[in-house]
Amino acid sequence: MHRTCDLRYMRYFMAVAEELNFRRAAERLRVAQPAISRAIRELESDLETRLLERSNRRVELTDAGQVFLDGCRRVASDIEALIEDTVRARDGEIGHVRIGYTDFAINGALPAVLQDFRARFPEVSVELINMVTATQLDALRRGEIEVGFVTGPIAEPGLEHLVVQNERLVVVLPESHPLTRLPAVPLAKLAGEPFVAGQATHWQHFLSHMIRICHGAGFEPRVVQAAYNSEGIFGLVAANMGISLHVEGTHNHIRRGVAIRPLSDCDHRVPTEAIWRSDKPSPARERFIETVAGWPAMQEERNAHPAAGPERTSDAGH
Amino acid sequence: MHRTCDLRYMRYFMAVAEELNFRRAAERLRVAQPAISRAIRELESDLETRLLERSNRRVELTDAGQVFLDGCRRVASDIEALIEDTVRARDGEIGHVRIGYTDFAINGALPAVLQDFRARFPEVSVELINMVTATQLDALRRGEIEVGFVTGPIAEPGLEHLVVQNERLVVVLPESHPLTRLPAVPLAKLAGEPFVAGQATHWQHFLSHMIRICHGAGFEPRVVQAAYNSEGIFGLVAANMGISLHVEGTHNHIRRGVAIRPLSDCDHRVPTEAIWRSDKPSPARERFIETVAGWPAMQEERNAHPAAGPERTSDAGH
DNA sequence: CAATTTGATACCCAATTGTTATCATTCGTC
DNA sequence: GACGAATGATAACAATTGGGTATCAAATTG
Repeated sequence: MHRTCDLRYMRYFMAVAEELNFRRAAERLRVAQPAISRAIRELESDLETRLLERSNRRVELTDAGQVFLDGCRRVASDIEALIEDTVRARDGEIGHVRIGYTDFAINGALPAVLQDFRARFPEVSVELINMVTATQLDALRRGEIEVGFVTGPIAEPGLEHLVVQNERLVVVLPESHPLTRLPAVPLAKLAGEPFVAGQATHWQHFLSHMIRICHGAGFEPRVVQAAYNSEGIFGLVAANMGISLHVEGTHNHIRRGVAIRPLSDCDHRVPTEAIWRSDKPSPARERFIETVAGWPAMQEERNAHPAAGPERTSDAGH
Repeated sequence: MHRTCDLRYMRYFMAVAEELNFRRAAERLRVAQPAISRAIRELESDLETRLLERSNRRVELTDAGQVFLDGCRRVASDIEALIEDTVRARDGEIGHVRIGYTDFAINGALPAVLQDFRARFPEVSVELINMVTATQLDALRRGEIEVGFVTGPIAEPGLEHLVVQNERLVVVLPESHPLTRLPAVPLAKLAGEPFVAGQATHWQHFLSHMIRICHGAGFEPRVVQAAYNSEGIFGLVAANMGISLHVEGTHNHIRRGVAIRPLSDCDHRVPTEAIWRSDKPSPARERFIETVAGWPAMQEERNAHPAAGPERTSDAGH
């Protein structure tokens, strides 16, 4: 008794209100005419409101019927739009992704990837949050971001990743430093130099790369100053506090008083990886990761450095 | 198979999405839990979209499910509002009335009645259209207005009416006319005077009153000028083209160069009537007519002149 | 490892919805 | 003015849909 406006009945009513004829409405709905009669009667009894004034020869809308008709049309089109939106959300065409990124990522491939993604999926809103690698790993676990762009290599259970850039290291020197005279610097020349580096708790992922290659060249880097981000490191080097190592992508970011030189004898690479949880899949996130994986420049990168190139880990759900 | 989002199922889904627990949702909806399981399954199969990610121990919304939930809430509240509006339309609390009125009506009771009605039914929009009596009768028949305010008496089949004012006649004289010396003018003194009157095709209902009382006083009015509205009549009288008769309500409307005098020996009344079709009832129109009938000032009028006072003709549907 | 909780499934029954047959009334036509 | 056609209403029956009970498998808890 309490159907409180069944959608089927609303559709029946719309047909009758448009045809103003029960028989034609029934034909249009491919249903027998008595079904329509009963539907209208039950609708009217539920609403306790006469919707159609009908003699044996004429059907017309009451004022309340007109109001109800307008509302039915609105509801019907809302539901149509809702179904459409739901399917589009399923396909990741509408939605939201929260993305964490490091300084290395934002100076590398990320801006171009973002531009590509937003052009392809304009109705997915993207929220960008700057965080260091360790914070991103936490945020991923808490579900605060869907994708992180972090300094690799990362191998954690429950997280999948894709290498998006793989950068050589460069030496960051004060402009007046004698080593600036060399076009490329051998690692061994850095032994004994004072180092400016990222603060240990925040920069641990990059520092482990730095320490590893110094050990490879047979010395322990002597860190005399710590900074919290790349800006700080470059500033301290410019102030002659020491030298530093950084990724080559930093050429996007020229700083007065500082000189950049490649390393002549070190092919070590620092990967930046897109990373996400293997559980809690989200369609919009899938589309984003597909865009990351399919981005043309990354394909080249992959071909250029096949060993360390981007590839998905794990195979869950793909 | 093609329920395309039954409202019942949408309500079930909302309950599950809010509880994130099939059993609790079932309790809240006072149905058995398997009914919920099936409803969700059928909804998902209709939409070809997974709405809830559910393991045996945890239920959570997918992205598409979140979009669908938001839409369901919107639709549900729209339908609630729609039912409310439909009932209010049935009761005449929302709607539209188109009202025709004469110069006599707008100088009489109509403004106060309108103000009262709009205060009581602020969500009924009122459309006011100035027309002479004959035009209003036509407009009523064509369904172009719901209520007319016309010069009576009207006795047409299919039309009901209510007298809203019942005015004595007054003489309209040029300021310099000798009769202005009298405080009240006997009808017989007007015999032989040149008359200014409304144009016959538009003013027929008032003219029949005028001619009737002149005949009662034993003369035929000699009309020398015709005007199309009250403004015109007063202007022509002021220009000394002749005298005229008008309703007493015209005191709301003072015109330089014109003097108004009551008739000393004539108690004839010109009724203004609210008039409407007895078929095609409209709730908003009913509320309007009730307001007209119940307006306090009209009650006085009714008591003051019981013989000619306002009363509904016919008894159809009341 | 047993007990409990959760969502899923199978099966049956009740309620809802659809169909066919038929009626009363109205309108147009001859 | 009678007759036929068209219209919406009603009754009885059939089909479909939705709800209830019993039960299961998996996960969690003590």
